[in-house]
Amino acid sequence: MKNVVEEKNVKIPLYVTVYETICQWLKEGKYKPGDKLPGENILAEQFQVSRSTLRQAMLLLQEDGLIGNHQGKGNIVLSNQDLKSNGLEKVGNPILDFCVQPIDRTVTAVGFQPATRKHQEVLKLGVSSIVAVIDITYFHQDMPVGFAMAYMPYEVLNEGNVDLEDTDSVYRFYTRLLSSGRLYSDTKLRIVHSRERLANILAIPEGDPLLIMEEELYTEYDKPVLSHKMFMGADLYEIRLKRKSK
Amino acid sequence: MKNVVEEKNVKIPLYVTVYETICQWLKEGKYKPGDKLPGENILAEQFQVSRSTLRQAMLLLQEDGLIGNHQGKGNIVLSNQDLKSNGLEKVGNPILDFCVQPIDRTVTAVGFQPATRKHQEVLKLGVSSIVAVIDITYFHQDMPVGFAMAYMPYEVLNEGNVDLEDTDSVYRFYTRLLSSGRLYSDTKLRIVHSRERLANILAIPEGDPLLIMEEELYTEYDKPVLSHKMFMGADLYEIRLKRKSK
DNA sequence: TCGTATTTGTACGTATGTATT
DNA sequence: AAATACATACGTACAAATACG
Repeated sequence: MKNVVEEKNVKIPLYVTVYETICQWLKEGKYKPGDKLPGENILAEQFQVSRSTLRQAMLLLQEDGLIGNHQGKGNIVLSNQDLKSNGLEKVGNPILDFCVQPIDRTVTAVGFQPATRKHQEVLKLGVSSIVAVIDITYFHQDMPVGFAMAYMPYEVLNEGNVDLEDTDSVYRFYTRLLSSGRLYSDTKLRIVHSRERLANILAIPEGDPLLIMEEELYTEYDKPVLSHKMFMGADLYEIRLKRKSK
Repeated sequence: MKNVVEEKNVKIPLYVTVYETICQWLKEGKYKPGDKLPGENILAEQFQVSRSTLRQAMLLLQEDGLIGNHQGKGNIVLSNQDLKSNGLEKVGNPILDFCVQPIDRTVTAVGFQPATRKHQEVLKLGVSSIVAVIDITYFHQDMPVGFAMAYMPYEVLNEGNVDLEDTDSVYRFYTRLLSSGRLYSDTKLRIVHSRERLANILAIPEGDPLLIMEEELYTEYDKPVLSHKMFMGADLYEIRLKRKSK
């Protein structure tokens, strides 16, 4: 039985360590935006790896938008300003990531219930499955600024060795899953007018615009591990992301 | 002098044709979600390519979310429902991509003006540069549902062999740039209450929520090519995207 | 303008490791 | 325990784009 969040066995591929080393170089400013990295043959020799292996590292750097590859020209360092910020294109918690006010407190409630038909469908569960329901309210200075409802199959929590009696333990599992899991999402964003219940929770006037993010998270694309819905008072959020072509 | 949008020369790498063939298989339903593809060695032989080349094709399929790779298990076909939709994580036009009402008409206005200080900064222009200003209103059945203001350096249009006198030509260049360019973005999303001017343009009551997307687009060289700002009546949009961890 | 050197892109082949069945 | 299948890593060769004298 394995913890979903558990770190992989310590075996790290060569090309990853090369990638991480070069990332470090860029962070340190050894090469600045616009600079050309040494040629692949040279780097390969420096790292004592084959050019193919080095190119796998280059691919990772390129996917991160850290370098651009140009045939005949070289590998050029791009903007390195984005090492800090996680955009919406990465799995994360938009309430924590994009609220203009810092979150300094959360209140969590955990319950268990039989999976509704929708849960069964979305999380691909059997009819007699149990799901954990996690409600989280996010505060800035005692002002609620966001609210989340998360649904996780009992099985996932169980495999994660979570103490189901301990609310805090469940909350930590959820946040770690969001930050360190290897997950993919299907995400939907909508803006609606707040109605009674959420207006109350978020302490805003009824009718004020509410940003809703609804998403399902999957491991390696296929197995659903989590479904959650987030509610954000629209004026308190500024969302950033990086988009790519293709 | 080259057109930025211009198609590449017809030379297509082997691994791309392999990728496209397998894509076709999936579209045709030759392999359905959940199925296992034949082993890489077998496929490599079928296609008469080396396994390395075949794996490059597999990588593309994986990046598209069409298959999942599982060591020891095989390459599994994933949901193929998403072949149509471009999520927000890809560069595109959110008004066209996410408005719940289909766009059936646009009205474009093009002008030229000296770069303001902000343009100079954002688009990295010299002091005496000229920028093209493109205003586009998007309609569904004579109802305005979105509005865009785009700024492009004169230089970019010029390199694209665009007839600056021809509004339609400029508009086409802009849309093609968004759909087929190889670009990266810095994007910001905000929700505000509409004020007089935009409420008028979009024919909505003042104070109604307005979704604003502001972004700069860069080529792989980190060269800014376009800055634009889009205004969307919030209730008419449902935004989808796929997020990834890391 | 032309040719040459440099640099990345594509393609092949082989061997071994590691996870799953 | 063995077979299967993908992951990693090495190496070679040539093609294509670019830079430079």
